[in-house]
Amino acid sequence: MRPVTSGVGDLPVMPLVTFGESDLLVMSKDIRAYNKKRDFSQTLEPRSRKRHRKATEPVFVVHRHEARRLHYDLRLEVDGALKSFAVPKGFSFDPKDKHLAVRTEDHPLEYEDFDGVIPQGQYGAGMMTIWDRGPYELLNGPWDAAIDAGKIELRMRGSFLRGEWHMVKLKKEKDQWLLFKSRDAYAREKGDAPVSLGLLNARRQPMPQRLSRMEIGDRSSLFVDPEWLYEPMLPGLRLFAEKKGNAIRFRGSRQRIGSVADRVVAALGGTRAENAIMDGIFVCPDDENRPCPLTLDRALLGEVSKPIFYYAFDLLYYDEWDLRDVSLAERKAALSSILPKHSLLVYVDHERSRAAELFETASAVGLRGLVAKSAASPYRRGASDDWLWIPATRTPRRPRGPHKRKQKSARTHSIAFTNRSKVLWPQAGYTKGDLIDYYEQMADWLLPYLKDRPLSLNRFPNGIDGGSFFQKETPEHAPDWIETVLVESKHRDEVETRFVLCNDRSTLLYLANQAAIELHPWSSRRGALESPDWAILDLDPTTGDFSLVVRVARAAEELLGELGLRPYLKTSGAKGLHIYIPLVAGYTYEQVRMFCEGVARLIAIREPALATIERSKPRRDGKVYVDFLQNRREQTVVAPYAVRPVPPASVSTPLAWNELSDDLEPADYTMTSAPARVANLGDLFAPTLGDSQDLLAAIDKLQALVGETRR
DNA sequence: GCTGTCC
DNA sequence: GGACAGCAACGCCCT
DNA sequence: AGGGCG
Ligand SMILES: [Mn+2]
Ligand SMILES: [Mn+2]
Repeated sequence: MRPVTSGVGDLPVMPLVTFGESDLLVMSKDIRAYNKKRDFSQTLEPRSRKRHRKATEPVFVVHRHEARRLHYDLRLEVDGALKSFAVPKGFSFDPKDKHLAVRTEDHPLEYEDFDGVIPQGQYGAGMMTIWDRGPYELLNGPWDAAIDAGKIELRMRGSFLRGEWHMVKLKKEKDQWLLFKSRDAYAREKGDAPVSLGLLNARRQPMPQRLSRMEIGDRSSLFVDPEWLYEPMLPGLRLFAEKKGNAIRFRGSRQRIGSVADRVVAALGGTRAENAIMDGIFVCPDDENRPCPLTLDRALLGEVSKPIFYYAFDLLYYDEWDLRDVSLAERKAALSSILPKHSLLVYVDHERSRAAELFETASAVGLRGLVAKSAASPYRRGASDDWLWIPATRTPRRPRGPHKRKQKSARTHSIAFTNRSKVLWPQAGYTKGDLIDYYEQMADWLLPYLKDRPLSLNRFPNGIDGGSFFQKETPEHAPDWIETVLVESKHRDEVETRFVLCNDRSTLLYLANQAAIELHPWSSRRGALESPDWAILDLDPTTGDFSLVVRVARAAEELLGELGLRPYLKTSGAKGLHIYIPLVAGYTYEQVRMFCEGVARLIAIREPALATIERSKPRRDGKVYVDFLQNRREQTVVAPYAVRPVPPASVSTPLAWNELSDDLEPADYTMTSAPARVANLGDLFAPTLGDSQDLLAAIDKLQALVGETRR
């Protein structure tokens, strides 16, 4: 669930430049605009003040600023102030890329060290992190002359941005400039750049102590999707290659790599990075020049003298950047940029649209097939459906048995996950990535309960403590492959709502990326929207004493049993319990509601100290509210296995009736524990989709029981 | 989380 | 560029 | 008609 961290967390970015004593008085008058825009009782940003400063090499800083739109703020120290430009598209090392840079107000020099959050409501609200910094040189100074000339030429010595960068003023637009890399040794061709967009999701973190491999999650028949990368599947020994300064080592295998790989080690020393961790595979050719694992084994033991190649296909760490949240396509671009040109080192290139040809070739040369990898996917530990094995075709040697292996149909929709590391549950520390991973793991269990049901979402883009909003209407900008259903308003003409139908895992993951924590399906399905297929009793406690709810649930179980019904139980995940009775087709919401009202009344009569159907909170008197009004069109109850926006990230969890105990604690069932529970116990809620029940006899019995009670 | 509108 | 608003709304109960 | 509730 939680991504593996080093335990160090986000280190503050270390300044690369420090200053000594000051003896120069500096103050920019443009800085007044800066002070005016800010309320320094609200923001931790530095207040501008007069400042003494030694004449020394000026510095630049680039802030990564997660305001409404992510952008980068390039700030250049000039005459004691930071001249600032907002660069929405960031920096590209390709001289052909010209990115807009908008001049913004000067910032005080102290801002150079600012790394933190600008509070909501303040100017520039959002996270501001130092993305790069270092000394720079203005090659066509002084500043004012350069501004007048409309051209700024910089030589930068950041930890990241290096070499010459030029800016040219747009004639038409005020304050708008173009920023681009000039042609020098630091420039890179497009796709060959380790910087640029490639590091938007990179985390500046110490080298990971522990690393787990990402593995193939499933097999698939060949599909061609330009959002996927196709690589040949090579036989050999999978290893991480790590360069740390001048030290090279291999990680991730128990097998000891001795001096037989010395030539590969030497070659890796030429990697164009201070630090790097690559994922790849040792490969050794046999006498027919085909990759052969047996030959490799013998070569590693020194029994045969064959060259050992390292085929690198992924880059997890670069200099001081953890790249595992960066998309695969970007990681591979960076890898190809830093992998030295050497005969023993091979960059495992990929195909996108021409996968079929690569597949033919791989089959023909006897490889096991292709690995299809989602281009947008991050690097995750363990098996993942972002990596699929596409087995090579073989000429049939024996007749096929009757058993046809069921292959998972290939996922055809790719989703670019954003902000995986954004914390949505601050108390538990779970992130949006954790939510995505959870719904990915639980999709097979959860999707049946969402299928064909109009879905209301409760979205928490700023975490469970930030504001949330409900969403019924599918936004215009949602992907067009998402299924929807048009629902007419019951009473108002010409009012229609296009609800999402979460009918496949792509949609579920898209919704997770939208921070749709709560999933509220209708009780009825497309084609029969007026007819619920389950009845719900919603038990809501008034106080925090969960044992009361448990006791009311027992009373409900007993009564429903007397009525000849088979009810099913789950926690709401928040404070209460939900009881479902699956129904045969054809009942209306009104019929179901009336039945549930009768049941709720009788429970309240039998347990007058515990249960009530009183809707007014103050009159509930601390009792459990048995809510039968949930059985209504367009009214929803949170889906089983859905996560709740509560501090422990509880999950609405199906329970066996014999699990009802006085010390039941719904917060024990969380996003972290639910996958193991369902793997062990299976889906306890499955009967709600099959054990359809008739209410006729139950209604008669209920009336009889009410009559008895009256007497 | 994302869009559109206004500044 | 940046701030902000919007993103549901209905049925049903009781008074 | 208006407010509370989910
Ligand atoms: Mn900014
Ligand atoms: Mn409830």
